[in-house]
Amino acid sequence: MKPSLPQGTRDFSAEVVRKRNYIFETIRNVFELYGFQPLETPAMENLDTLMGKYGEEGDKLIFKILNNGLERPEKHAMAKADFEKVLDGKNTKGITERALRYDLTIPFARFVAMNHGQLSMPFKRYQVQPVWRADRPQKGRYREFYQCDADVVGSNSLLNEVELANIYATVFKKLGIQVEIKINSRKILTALAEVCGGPEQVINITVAIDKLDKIGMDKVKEELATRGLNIEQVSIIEKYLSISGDNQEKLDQLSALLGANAQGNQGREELRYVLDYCQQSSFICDLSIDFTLARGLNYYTGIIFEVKAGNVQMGSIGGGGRYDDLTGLFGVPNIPGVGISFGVDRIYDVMEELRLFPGTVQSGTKVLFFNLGAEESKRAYSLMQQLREKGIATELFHDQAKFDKQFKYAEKKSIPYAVMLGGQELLDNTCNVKNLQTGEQQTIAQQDLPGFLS
RNA sequence: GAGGGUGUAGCUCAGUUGGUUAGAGCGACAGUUUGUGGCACUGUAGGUCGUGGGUUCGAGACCCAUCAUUCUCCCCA
Repeated sequence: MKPSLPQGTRDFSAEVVRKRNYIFETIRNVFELYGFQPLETPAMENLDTLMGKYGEEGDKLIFKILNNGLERPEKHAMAKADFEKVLDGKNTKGITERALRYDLTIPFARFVAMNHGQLSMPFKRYQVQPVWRADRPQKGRYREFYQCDADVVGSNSLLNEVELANIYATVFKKLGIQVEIKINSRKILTALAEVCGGPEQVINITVAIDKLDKIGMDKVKEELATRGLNIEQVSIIEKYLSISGDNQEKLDQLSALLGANAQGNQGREELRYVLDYCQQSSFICDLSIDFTLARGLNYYTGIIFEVKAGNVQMGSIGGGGRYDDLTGLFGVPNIPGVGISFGVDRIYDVMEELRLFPGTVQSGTKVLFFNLGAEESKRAYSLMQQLREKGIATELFHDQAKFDKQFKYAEKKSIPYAVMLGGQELLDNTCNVKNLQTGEQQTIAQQDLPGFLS
């Protein structure tokens, strides 16, 4: 058979793994620096934990796992009946009761709902694990990819939003990626809906305005009209979408447009609070208000974030926001939270495209001992172990072979030093150390080798 | 869910209006007389042209189907 990979999945070579780890470590370190603690959850969840949490589209993209044991004869009648339901587009526990994780937020909410008694609030966790989506793969879109999430639950304080915004700024600064961190509030979108036909319009409105930069103002207006908004309401939304200027100007214009709407005032005050805080914080955390930002997930209720990379064509590389009642879905009400997510695979693609990985990321074997005979390699082996004890990655060539071959092996693995210890050196208790980049070679005492290379 | 592109050696790709035995570069392996690499030179291996049908005297090329892959839309990280 011809081996192949499931669609949308990838193998990662040593070079790629090292680059990915560089991103993971950068993000993890910043999370830790801000007091977040790690959590891991299973790759699979019960299907009903996930269903209905990501909207209608999201449900379709959940990878479902077929139950085991359906072939057992005593289950045939039931299994056939259940399969009929599946053919009608319904899910049934008889066929599938588990599914692969779709994101990290809902499993976290499940975890909090199960353990809230033991957790000291506010509880800050981060999580770095793969998620799976039965989506059609394309550029920057995979079926298996990693998310790095940081969430705080059990606190309404906007200080959390400030912290998370600063985490975004810090991580992308460390990685050297120029980004635009966009911020908005769901409350402002709610207020807009209240002014334009009532709260039940909020989904219709957000779906439409989210498309603004893709389909343009005219098409958005068209779509709003077909979704039941009258001319006056459409014109308010047009004014809303036309708001421009710096953050302060945008807030002022919004104020004029929405007037005394309570939700609107609250959303505006929250934005102002976060922006003020970030402005006076000691490092650069450049947030820009984007009133067209909506975010697809419908559990967000307050401030929302999205991160776009500059100078490159790529979907968002991070997103998040506040949700007032995520655990309510699991029977534990009144635990508010806010969180952000990093899309590592897209960050990788961006960094690769812009050549942002530092050369130091690749560090494999540092020293190769040449194999020049039985006695020689025995001595080399004991020297090698001394180097390894000092934390220096070292290899001994597997066979006695021509110099040519051993040099080429070192070169292919980009090993910077070769140590040659032959018959003469065996007698002298010396060895020849060659720097393979410069070609310089020197003879030193064997006992000095660990010190020389560290 | 809707619509395009592409499938030829391990990799990147040539292959003329359909015409004999399908090519190149890179890579791999071996060697250029057995203790100093990168360069160069020589040689070797490796392809049922994604798969199955069809048209034709003749198909890698044309037609149909199928599978894989990739991109766009929807949605998303």
